[in-house]
Amino acid sequence: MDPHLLRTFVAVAESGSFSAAAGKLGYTQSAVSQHIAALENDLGTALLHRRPVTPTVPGERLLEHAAPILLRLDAARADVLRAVGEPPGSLVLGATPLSASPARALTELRRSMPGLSVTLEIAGREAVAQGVAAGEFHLGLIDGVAAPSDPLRLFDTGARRTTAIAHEPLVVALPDDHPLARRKRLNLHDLVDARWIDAPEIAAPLADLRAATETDGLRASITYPGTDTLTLLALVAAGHGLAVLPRSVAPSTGVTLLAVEAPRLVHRTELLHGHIDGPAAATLAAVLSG
Amino acid sequence: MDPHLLRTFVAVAESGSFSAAAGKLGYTQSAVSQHIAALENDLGTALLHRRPVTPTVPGERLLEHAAPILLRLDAARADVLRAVGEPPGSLVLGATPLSASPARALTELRRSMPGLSVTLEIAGREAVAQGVAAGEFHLGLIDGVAAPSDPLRLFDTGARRTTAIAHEPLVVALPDDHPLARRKRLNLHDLVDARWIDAPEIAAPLADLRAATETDGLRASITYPGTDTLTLLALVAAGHGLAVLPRSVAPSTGVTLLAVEAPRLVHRTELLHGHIDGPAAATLAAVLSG
DNA sequence: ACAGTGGATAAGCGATACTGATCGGCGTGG
DNA sequence: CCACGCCGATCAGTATCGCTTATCCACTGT
Repeated sequence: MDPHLLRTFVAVAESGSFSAAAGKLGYTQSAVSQHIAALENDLGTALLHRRPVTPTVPGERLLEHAAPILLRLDAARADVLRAVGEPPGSLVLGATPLSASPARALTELRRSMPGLSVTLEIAGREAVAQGVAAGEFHLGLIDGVAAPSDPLRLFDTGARRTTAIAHEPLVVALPDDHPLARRKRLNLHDLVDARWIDAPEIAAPLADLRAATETDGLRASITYPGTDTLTLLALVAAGHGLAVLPRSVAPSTGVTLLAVEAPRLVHRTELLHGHIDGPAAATLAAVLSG
Repeated sequence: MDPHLLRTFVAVAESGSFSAAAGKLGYTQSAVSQHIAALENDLGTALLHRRPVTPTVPGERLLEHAAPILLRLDAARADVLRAVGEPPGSLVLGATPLSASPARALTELRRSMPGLSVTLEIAGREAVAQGVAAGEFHLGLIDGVAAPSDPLRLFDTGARRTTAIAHEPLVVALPDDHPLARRKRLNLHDLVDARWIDAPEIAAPLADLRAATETDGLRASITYPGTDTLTLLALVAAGHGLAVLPRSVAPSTGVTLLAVEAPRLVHRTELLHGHIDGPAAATLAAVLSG
């Protein structure tokens, strides 16, 4: 289970082709074939169906493990390298689009450490988590939906600590002409049969909502992979589906925002960090979490 | 960052000697030396001080990552191998000593699947978590202390899911002649200066309590690494220190059990599983979590 | 039937990863 | 103070590994 073999395995599984994976990795097709053969031989079982190239059941299992393992390997390298260098004079902060605005904390930080250059980068949940693990970001802010006082369920990426920073109630965004739009508050169970917009980067991922409502409902009409809240609200107004958002989203024409009464869920944002290296990161972490 | 290199690195760091590690791993001392040199060369930094052999700062970082990575690698292999074989006719359940007794669930299970052979193994928290990850146990039961409706903070070992099974209040075990033993209920903050028995396998680990009380107090007088509750209570009765336990522990002579009023904490046990393979594990999981 | 596509296999060669032997620095006991 | 012993570094040699190139073979679509 050499990491190289794992790497080519996921590349092959992703691209569905030995030759394509070979090209992507800078190998020969022959080498890739031998890699897969070595893995299958080592584990004593077929990992891929050929023609078309598709993971077998054990292959699926391995795939679930392979990506996190490779990620952790990278994270370990990054972490070690960070430990050797000087604590940097700049600070890079990764944040998901709707994580509670760190603007206040940033001004506080610049007051206490004037010479510091701070960069704020907006990215998706997974990108932020990976960026923190890989040392690309010194700190990360991730938002999501969870039961009150539950931590967010994050990706399993390296040794990181999280601390909760902010909670806020949830609202459902419906088009103004939706039959339920005149209500004051809603129960998500009333909406299991509605059509939803799956916007995993900004709205509550449907999978989380399904887990919270303990239903199989909540079918996605379309998925919006972007990170722009206005676009999402426009999609809602146009009747493409509903979305669950934190209450603080700005009201938008054509969209009604109704408080979610049950199940008891909150929008939560958490601070994510591996090792806190420099004093800048330390004070920012302190300001953000406290 | 070949796993082999990581393996020998942790072996060397643990044993504090190249030659000893070589013996343990079945290598030559020369090979171990080359392994470490390769790692240090790859990462561009010294990982170990020599004479005496001790991790450098970057080495410490790498150590934090290495063990989980190696564990996950093993877990991946085990998971794949489990996917290939037949679902087994027997079921192995790992449980921490104080995880809520699965006796009721087990009888339920044997009623519905009479031919099944079930093994219950008691182990420490970490051993159970690793056993589940490695496929040694089909299911795991782990208990611990957490804020109400918080999940337990578990070790980062492979892709596993947890579901809460049982909550129960906490008590402090004090010797009968303790000045506070006549009280009805206690606040842990009243006890930050007391002496505690650190029994991480069965009682609430002191680190968890410190986090919950947000103090640096709670100093350990002695640590009891065993898993026998009676022994622990005997230590308490003999005045060696206090311990926090779930309320359901049997009363013991010389020991007073007082409810913990604040901070709000519960004893919680969780079901831990990777993939549910056989029907036996599926129904046991259903019974335990339902 | 036949080309074309895409994975498997074979041969060869440079790189790798061990072992055994030797060297060298440091601490220890006489 | 010296000599020895311990332990890690280094070197040389060899077996194996892991690539590439070249070729083969099974299946697909026409």
